[in-house]
Amino acid sequence: MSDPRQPTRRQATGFDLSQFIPYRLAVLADEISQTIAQVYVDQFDLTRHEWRILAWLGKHRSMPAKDVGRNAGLDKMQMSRALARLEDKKLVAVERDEEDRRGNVLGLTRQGRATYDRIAPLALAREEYLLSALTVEEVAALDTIMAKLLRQASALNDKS
Amino acid sequence: MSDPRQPTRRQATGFDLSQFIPYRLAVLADEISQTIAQVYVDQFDLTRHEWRILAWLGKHRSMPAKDVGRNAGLDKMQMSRALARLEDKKLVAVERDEEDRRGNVLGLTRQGRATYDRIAPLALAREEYLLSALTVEEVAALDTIMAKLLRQASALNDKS
DNA sequence: GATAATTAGTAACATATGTTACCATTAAGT
DNA sequence: ACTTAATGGTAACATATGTTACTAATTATC
Repeated sequence: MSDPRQPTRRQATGFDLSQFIPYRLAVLADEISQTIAQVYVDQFDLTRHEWRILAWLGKHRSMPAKDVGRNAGLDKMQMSRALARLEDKKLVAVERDEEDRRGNVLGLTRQGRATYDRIAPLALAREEYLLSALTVEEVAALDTIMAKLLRQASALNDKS
Repeated sequence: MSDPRQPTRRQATGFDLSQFIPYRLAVLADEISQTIAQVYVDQFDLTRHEWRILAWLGKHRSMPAKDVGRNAGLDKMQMSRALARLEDKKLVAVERDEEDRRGNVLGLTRQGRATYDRIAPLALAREEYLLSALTVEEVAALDTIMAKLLRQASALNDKS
């Protein structure tokens, strides 16, 4: 255990971008994102946002657009645009919500479900492959670490 | 240890976006990115790309633009645009490289260094705060895990 | 129960980013 | 040495994304 009044090793060596966790995380997330994007972009001509909506609906069936957005990490404008394209491609059905007529209710079309059913296993296989670089313990640690960091970062961001 | 012929727990439960590591990593990286962006965007009016160039030059002094780009994860077009703005703001000096007259050599201006010197400690402090959510062992594990995943993903991406 | 405040969604504009093609310079092939 | 290929960089265009402001519907307040 180190004396908290002393600068840490990291601080002592100054600011090194290549060792900076936020930078490394961004680079890693990008690289991994690309790994999955090779499936839904190259093979199915979907954007990342479109794929996320499809992925959520694939598991959770019909629901209000705002809920999908919240769960897929998309704001209302991103939802609006992605949905317009998904409707064009006839993968998602968008209907006025009769419970709350401001909003929309989303559902997969038959074609949408078929597309989801084809992408999901490929995406999972890629994830499996990526995680196969880790030990079982490391996979478990990653889960914990991501949860803790997300909580910490969110707390910091929500304050302002 | 599980029988590899059996579907894993993850596969057995189908595709769940909220448990999908690439998705969770993207969300996490975004959230953490925002934490740091609050410093360089809100307080110093820099874009992420501009900040990365500044950060690299702050530690490594004068060097060819293409090397900065490679190390900061920016392609040549991203470099070109970010440098135009950094030059405008008089934070970076861009000069024709006399060794190889196709390229540019970059260096921080006095003002650029002053800006870097003000941002770096703030960025490091935020990183410290984020990592303070983890145990010492978890920080070490994170380092290993990120390295392994990056290698695995890069291998997959470079093939195609 | 009228009025104000909030919410889901979209339009329209500004800005940012990706893409293709090009210029200038250097390196390689013959 | 002359031609071809490769490299660093930028211009110009298309596309994508963020931002502000608006509409329509719902909820809260008095």
